[in-house]
Amino acid sequence: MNSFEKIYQHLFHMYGPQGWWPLMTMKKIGLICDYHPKDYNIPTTPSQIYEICMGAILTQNTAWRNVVQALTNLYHIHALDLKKTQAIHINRIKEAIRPAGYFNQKAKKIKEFNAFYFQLNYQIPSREELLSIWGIGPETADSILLYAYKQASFVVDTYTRRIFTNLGLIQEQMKYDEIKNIFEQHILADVEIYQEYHALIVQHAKQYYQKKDKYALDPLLKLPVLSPKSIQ
DNA sequence: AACCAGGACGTGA
DNA sequence: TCACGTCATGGT
Repeated sequence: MNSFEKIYQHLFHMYGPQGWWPLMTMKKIGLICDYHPKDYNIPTTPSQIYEICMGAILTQNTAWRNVVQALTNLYHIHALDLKKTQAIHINRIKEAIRPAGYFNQKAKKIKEFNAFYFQLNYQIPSREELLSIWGIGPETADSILLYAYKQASFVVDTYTRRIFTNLGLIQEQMKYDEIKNIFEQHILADVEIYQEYHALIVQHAKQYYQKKDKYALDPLLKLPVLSPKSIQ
C-alpha cells in the first residue's frame, strides 16, 4: 500500500463513511440537507443528478451551509424541478441564490449549465464538455463527474492542496491536473473510494486546516509511511 | 473586525 | 503561461 492509500485508510478509520453528495429532501419537519453514508447508489434520478450539479456550482469558494439556504430557495421557486427550471428568469435565480454569494456570476453559470444539461438528453457528459461550459472549472467538473455521474474522476480542492503539501506528498505550486493525476496514479480507480476520499479530505481539513497554527497538529504527520525514506 | 468558505474568470505583462 | 484582481454572502 502506498502513502495515498494508507492515508485514505486512516481517514476512513477516523471519520467513517461521509455520505456525499448530500441532497435536499422534503420531510415532515421541512426541507433538509441529507447525507447518505454507505449508500453509493445515490443519485438515482435525473432530478438528483441535476441538484448535485447545482450544488457543485453554488459551493464554489462558499461554505456549504450557505449553499443549503440557496438550494432551499431554489426548491421553493421550483428551480430544481426539471420541467420548470428553464422557464425561470435569471433575476429570480439571483434572488434565490443570494445567500451563497457571487449571485450574479452564479446565476449566469446556472443558466449556462442548463443550456448544456438539457441538450445532453440524459447522457453522461465528458470532462472536456463540462470544462467548455462557462463557469465550470476543473474542480466543479470533477465534482459533477464523480458525485452526479459516478465517474471515477478524482476531485482536487484547496484542502487537498493544503493537507498533502503539509504532509510533503505534493508541492504547493503544482497545477490542478498534476495533483489530480498523482492521486489517480496512486489510487485504483473506484467511484466509491474517490467519493469517500474527497469527502474525508474536506472533513479532516475542517479539523486541522482552518488556521495555519493547527497544521502541525495533524495526526497524519505521525504516520510511519510519511517517514522521509518511505516517501515515494 | 479581519478572515475564510467544498473556485473560476478576466486582464495585463 | 502567470500573477493578480474581481466576484459577494454569512459565520467565526
